[in-house]
Amino acid sequence: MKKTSLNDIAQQLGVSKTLVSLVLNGKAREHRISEEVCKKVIDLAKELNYKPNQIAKGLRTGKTNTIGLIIADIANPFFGKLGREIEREAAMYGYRIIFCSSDESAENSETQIEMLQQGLVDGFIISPPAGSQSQIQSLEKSKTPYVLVDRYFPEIKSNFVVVDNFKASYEATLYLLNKGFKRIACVTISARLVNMLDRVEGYKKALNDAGVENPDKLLRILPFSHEKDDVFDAVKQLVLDENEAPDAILFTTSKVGIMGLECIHSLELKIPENVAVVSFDDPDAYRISQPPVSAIAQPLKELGTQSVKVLLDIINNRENRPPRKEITLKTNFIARKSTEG
Amino acid sequence: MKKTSLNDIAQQLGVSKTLVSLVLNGKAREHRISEEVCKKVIDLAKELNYKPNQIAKGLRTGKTNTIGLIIADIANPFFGKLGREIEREAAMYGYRIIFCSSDESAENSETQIEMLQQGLVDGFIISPPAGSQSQIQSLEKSKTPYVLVDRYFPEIKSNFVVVDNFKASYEATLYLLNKGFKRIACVTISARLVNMLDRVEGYKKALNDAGVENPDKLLRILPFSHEKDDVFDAVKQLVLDENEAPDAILFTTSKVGIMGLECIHSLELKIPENVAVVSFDDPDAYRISQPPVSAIAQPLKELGTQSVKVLLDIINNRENRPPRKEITLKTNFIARKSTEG
DNA sequence: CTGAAAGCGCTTACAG
DNA sequence: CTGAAAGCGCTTACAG
Repeated sequence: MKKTSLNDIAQQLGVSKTLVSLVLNGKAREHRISEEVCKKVIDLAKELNYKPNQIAKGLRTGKTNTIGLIIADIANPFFGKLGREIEREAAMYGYRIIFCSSDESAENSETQIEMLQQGLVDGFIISPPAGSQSQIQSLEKSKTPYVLVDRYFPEIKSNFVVVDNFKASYEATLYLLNKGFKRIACVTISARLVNMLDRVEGYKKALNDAGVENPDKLLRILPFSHEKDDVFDAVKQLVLDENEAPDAILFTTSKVGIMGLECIHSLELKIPENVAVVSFDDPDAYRISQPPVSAIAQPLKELGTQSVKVLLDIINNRENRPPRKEITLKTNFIARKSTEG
Repeated sequence: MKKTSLNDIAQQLGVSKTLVSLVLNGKAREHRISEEVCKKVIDLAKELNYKPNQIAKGLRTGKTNTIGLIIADIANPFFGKLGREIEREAAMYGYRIIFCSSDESAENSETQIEMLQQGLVDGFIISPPAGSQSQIQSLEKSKTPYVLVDRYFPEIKSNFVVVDNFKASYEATLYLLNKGFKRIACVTISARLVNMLDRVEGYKKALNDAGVENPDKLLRILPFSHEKDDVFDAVKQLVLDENEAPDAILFTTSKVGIMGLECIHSLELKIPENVAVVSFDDPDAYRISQPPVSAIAQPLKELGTQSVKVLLDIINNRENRPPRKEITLKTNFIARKSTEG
């Protein structure tokens, strides 16, 4: 059973494709097509269950109504939830999402962007991996609509939607200090990404401002490709130190935080009695952990909504580009029992 | 800067589009095109950074190299991880993924399927919501390639890839019985979906086989749209019962399980001393929960890999359909401290 | 009020 | 060894 095309309808009715197209696209009025003909076309279209071929339409109009979403990993709850928000917002404007997980590899994201640039999408929402600057610059050069999300490159002028990581980290550390914790560690990953760097800077600044000397002392930077062993080694080394064990730890991602909690539990240490814990992101795990874990929750809904809005604004105004949007949202600190000093 | 097309290359070289297309598609040999011409074409294509327009190609060949993935919610870690596996496997064969979250609504999935059927995808991988039988039947009728995943409709002959939910549930319940638990409850959701029904049946059968009378007594079925309050009410009502409180609970999904754990913790009950817990799925949360939660892990990688393989087999053999594949995979029970009697 | 024609960028019989 | 032509299913100036 072949799908019905415009031509099928036109032929059966003995009219031109033009007319059918016009009617079905709601342009009957402005072309003053008779009510009678309109009705015939619409009725037959319904009867034959006509669905315009979007590929053909796309080829002709140069629009796909599809957004390319490049993120680190759709299986990571942070990106999963972000993807969901983006999907929801995009659907409101008739857009679809093709997603690609880059695994934080610049090589992967390059392949993925190039693939989707072959006429498959109208624009991109990208969470760019470290080292992908040239890809972003090339998007700029080719005037491909795109918006960065979660992170950006300070050296490249881009539209982006991110959170204030520095402030989030600063305030979380301050919270710990105010709760009376003295020896606050930070476990992070070695990413040359502005979001990760800001998280560390905020932590250090808070310690500095509080007069803590040598704020790097309890900072642990894991290899970029951090496996469970890396996290366990770092956390063990910190908490089992005889003289200088921290009384609190800030994890800069939930992936690290979750593994860190596993490690702390495996050592049978008590939270927060032996060591308090606070982490970026707020996965389910933190709510049901015993005790529940204090979290720096990101505004996922807002991140998704805004990035779609910014992107569609660019797509819909390609000739006269809207002014650059650099949107920084606030995080939400959720105090739970893991930091009750 | 307009993108270069086949025509651009052909004109600059003074040859036909045919020739350029042939060369670039690696059909030079079989058409015995001279080495010399080949090289010229390939070099210029590289120089102009030529990328074939996939939309045009798709219109001509009727292939999109895109799979439509309809799931309940990409933000749900189960589907997020499944999506990731599907993406990975599909990419190996040059396929892309457009995903749609149906929110378990048959109305949504219908809209989404119809949208993608407008020439946008070569086939579907679908986790069908309750009540979407007619949609699946219509896919059958139009001979659209598709494969169901996670669940299927017994009354409709389909290709599907699922797990043995009955057996998984039966064995988990048996495990609890063998551990000495006597009063095993089950908290599930009211879904008319075979996967959910099988989980309940397996539970009841195990109780029956063990000679437990009235195996429905500790079964709690939550409303389909189960909110946190619903779960809390059900769990509280169970565990706070003065005479008949269960000594173990089986949760049939991680969404319910996570909320159930929150509730148990909020009541300050001890796991497993007051009540043991086992749950379907194995999100991060269960590993870092204190104590860690025994889980019925699904083979996500296998589910993803197999569903892509089955689908591509159908897509690549449209004229003579391969025999129907009904694949049932085994789950993996992970015993953790939450069930140490 | 309506239609013939061009064209989006490809691929592929067909012809020589 | 290579090219002219048709056609995938649409939209849209242009003409009347």
